[in-house]
Amino acid sequence: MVRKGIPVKKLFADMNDFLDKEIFVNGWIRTRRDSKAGISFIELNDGSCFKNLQIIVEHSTPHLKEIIKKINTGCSVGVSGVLRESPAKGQPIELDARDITIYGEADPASYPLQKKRHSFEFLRQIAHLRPRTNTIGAVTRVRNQISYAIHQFFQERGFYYIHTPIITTSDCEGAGEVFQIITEGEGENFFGRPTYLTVSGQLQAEIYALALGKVYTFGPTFRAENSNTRRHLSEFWMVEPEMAFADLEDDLNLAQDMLHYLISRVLDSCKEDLEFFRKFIDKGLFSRLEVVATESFEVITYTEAIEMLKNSGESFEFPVEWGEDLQAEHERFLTEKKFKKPVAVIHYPRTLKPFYMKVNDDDERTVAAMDILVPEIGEIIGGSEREYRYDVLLEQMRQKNMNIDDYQWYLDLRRYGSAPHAGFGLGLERFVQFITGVQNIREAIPFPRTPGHALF
RNA sequence: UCCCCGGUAGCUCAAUCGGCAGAGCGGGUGGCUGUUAACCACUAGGUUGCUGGUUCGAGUCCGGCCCGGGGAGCCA
Repeated sequence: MVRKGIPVKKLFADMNDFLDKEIFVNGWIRTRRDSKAGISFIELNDGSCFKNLQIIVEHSTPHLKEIIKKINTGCSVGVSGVLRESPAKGQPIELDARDITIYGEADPASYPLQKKRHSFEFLRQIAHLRPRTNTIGAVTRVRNQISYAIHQFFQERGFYYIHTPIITTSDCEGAGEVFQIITEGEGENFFGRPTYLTVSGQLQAEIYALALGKVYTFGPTFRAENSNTRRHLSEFWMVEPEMAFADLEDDLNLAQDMLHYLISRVLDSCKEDLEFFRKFIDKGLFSRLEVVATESFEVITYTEAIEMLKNSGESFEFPVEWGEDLQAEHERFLTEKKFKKPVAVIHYPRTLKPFYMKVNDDDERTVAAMDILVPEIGEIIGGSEREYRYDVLLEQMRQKNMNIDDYQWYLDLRRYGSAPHAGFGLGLERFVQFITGVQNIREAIPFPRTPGHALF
């Protein structure tokens, strides 16, 4: 049986409980420094937290003097010793090694990770080793905290977690290109009809919202769009809450509460990781997060946004005209220059949005949609009140030339016990990007899939 | 898919007008009385992405291709 180590995180959190006592730790070596006559310093990281544990190895012990020669960056070890206050600056505690077990060596001549900064492009090529770096380790812990907090947020508010299908038969009109399911033997006929990887769980979530009241899905989604940018993935995770008996205002409030909650939780729980991002990736990280965690969003209508852009005095590459979609440059102006905080743009022209969005009562040209835009990333949440009136929905589907037969089940929800309902979608990786400041979304997911790239 | 930039040692990058391909880090060896990406000395390490062309001579100029990055579109 493998001897269990005390997590480094626990050693730092409760150091007084362990001082001057014999303890055991497991982990991977980050660096080794040999120093003047007979002492080596090794930095051990076990992934439990950002910090390394400094281990002191006295060469006066013949046994250790032999072992230390094999200890290089990347190797895995178990160390027993006495935890002491560190006499030197840089760390409060250190482990005075009595014995070291090497589980797995790492040949320094070929081990790709060095004790220095690597480019993210290089690390992506060794995606199986990059979680051992400071940055990817920290991103992974933050992503975990966000995922956990998402469940907590919705569970605390009475939402039920539902699992919507990965394999679907609808292509959720307007959500981009789809991957089709083909089997080696049956071709596309395995299910007796064409099937696709889901682009969104929303339509199925609506089914359960109109039965359980408040639900959310949280899972992978797939887009076959040939878009190669630092903000797009072919496989990404989405959180999609759906509420019955709710309108656009409820939807906005939920989205705002959620963002406040998630950011606050990460600020509380991942201080060291965030401090690393502030230091090496984004100097303004904390002020940016504080703004989103505490302030209410600026809410403006699409029509107001168009007016603001027209009167801004800015020269835009793309035209600003009512009925035209907001371009990235327009969104950036609103979030980064005009308001300098998240902006919710509501009531878009119905021609720009999918069939399921509710047509506004007071202005039939627009739908009860919302896009929440944040600085740097752009759209992070998209949502709407859903059209719950059978006749209006049917008319919308006809106008968009949809195959009505494929959506009888969806229309049934409006035929039997329909109710006002609303929901939104949050792209998890974009949110991770926003929180950590990593420039490329490929650093926000462990195994990024993009056009032409699928490792492992 | 379009536009722009790039590809030189294991990594990060230099190489002036077309004229002997270099440095730091990493590796190896040796040194150094507690180091903080330790430090000092020595040392090994190259098909300059591939391909065709121009030239006495190409890392450098031209064509084609491959790969990477940034921006745009599409979207979350």
